[in-house]
Amino acid sequence: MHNRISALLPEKQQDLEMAPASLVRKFELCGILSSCDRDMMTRLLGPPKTVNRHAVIRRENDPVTGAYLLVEGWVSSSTLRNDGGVFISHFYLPGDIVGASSLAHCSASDTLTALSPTVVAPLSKARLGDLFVQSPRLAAVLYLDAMREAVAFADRMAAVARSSAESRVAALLLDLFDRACTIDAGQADLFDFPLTQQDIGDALGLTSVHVSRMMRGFIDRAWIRRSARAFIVKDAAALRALAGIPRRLVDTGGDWLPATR
Amino acid sequence: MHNRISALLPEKQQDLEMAPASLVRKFELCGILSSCDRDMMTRLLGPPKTVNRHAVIRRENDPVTGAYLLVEGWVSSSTLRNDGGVFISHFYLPGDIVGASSLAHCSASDTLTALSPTVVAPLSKARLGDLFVQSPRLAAVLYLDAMREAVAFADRMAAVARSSAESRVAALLLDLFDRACTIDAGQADLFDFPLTQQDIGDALGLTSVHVSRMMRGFIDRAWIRRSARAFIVKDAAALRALAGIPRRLVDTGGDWLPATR
DNA sequence: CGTCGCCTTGAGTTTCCTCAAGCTAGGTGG
DNA sequence: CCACCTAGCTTGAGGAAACTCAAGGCGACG
Repeated sequence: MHNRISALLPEKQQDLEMAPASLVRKFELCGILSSCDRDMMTRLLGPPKTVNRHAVIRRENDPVTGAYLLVEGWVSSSTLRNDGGVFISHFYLPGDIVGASSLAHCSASDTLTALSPTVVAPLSKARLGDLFVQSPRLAAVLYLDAMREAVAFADRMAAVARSSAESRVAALLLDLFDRACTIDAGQADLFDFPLTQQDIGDALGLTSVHVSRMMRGFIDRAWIRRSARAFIVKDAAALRALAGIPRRLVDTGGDWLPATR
Repeated sequence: MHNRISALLPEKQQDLEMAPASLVRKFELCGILSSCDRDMMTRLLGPPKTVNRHAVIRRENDPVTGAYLLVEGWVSSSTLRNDGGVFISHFYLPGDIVGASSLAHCSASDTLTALSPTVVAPLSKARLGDLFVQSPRLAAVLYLDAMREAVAFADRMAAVARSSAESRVAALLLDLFDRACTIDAGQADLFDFPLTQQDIGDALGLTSVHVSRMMRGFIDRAWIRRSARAFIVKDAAALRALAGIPRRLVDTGGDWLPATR
């Protein structure tokens, strides 16, 4: 089961030249940030690295050198369970901060795996320390972003704990769909989707067999359609009604945040 | 089901005189903090409030005025599900920061309920902003503490998603036991335990009926013993083996953190 | 001494799991 | 260009974990 994650391609780590500002373009909550804040953030990031599909960016129990800004591609954060299975705690999309949750511990709590060809920009512990000193505002936004993510995670947990397999799958698909749309606002209802049904099951506490049945149900009802590595949402409203997840409005005011220096 | 939470005692909000430093005494990761940092933290906190058992500190969808430091007592963070049920996302013990996850949103994502007679000290948004400016080190520790909590939450999620009801209950009991011990290091294996089996079920995605059966199993095997509002852990090792949760070491080095000003 | 909140126990049911086999599409080597 | 190979998806049948409903007990507190 877990050789899917442990049998790995060699990591290709090649530096990229990239317009620095674009690195942070999609950073969540970045609407609150001035271009000055973003430049600061960009300066603190290390050189971007490309990572092949299925390659591991950082393995569970590795020493923690810092976090990463995900620039391109999808990444999963997973833990090995003592029954040999895998639990996927998060899927990250471009603009997300990846791997920060391990910062408080001696060794990494989760394995970061590229689900598609990926680019990440490292944010070392030392630079993170600098960030807190040099830009209280940016630090506060980082904190807020972590709080927003905690709420989203709690919503998923509530779904896993309390709702049917069908609702859970619908909720996850919608969550990813909405996030992908936020990033590529221009795209139609078709979106890239590198997850396998096994991945979905590992995130929702379901077997891939059962995920397959649920998704087949959606396809038969023409709520979604699938092609290789992508799919099309035909009836988001129906999915949303089934998922029953609360709509959360992010506070874009932030008048209490420290001013840009 | 949810009248347990919605039928409320009137809130008694009376200021307390209290040695300020003791407020922060139990703050997680506070080993990293100097007494100067702690004084700073204490200055930023509002006057402590007492809250009766079962009273609501802040309700879901209320406007968010800030977070709280839990000084005394236990607090739950819960959300109402659209099937009428309740999901409890966190149990907080003295020293925990409570309600911070709602900071990024326009209205509170969860209801904070006192599970026992409780004292909380408010940390308003404005003071939180000051904190990021005046003490980068304290801000970073706050961030780290949030990361630590995120890992603990992910561990619980993995348990809910993937392990048996028995393991889940064992894991939750142990988690609370360990945390209670950390706070009151002196106490024996008996500890105050204000949760009902309904609460445990609401946190783990189980019915109270099933929680009862699982706990009966533990009692019959003499792993735990129960008295009113408290219980005794007789065989922590057996529970731990069953729970199968990873041991996480908090990094108390923190040499990359900003220095105290 | 009655009430109320909480726990217990039983019986029948549902949801999801396990195991097992087969299918499909895309990639690869001959 | 075809034949095979593999990863991932599908479908069925049987079983187990946890749920629902229901009734009763027990202890704390007014």
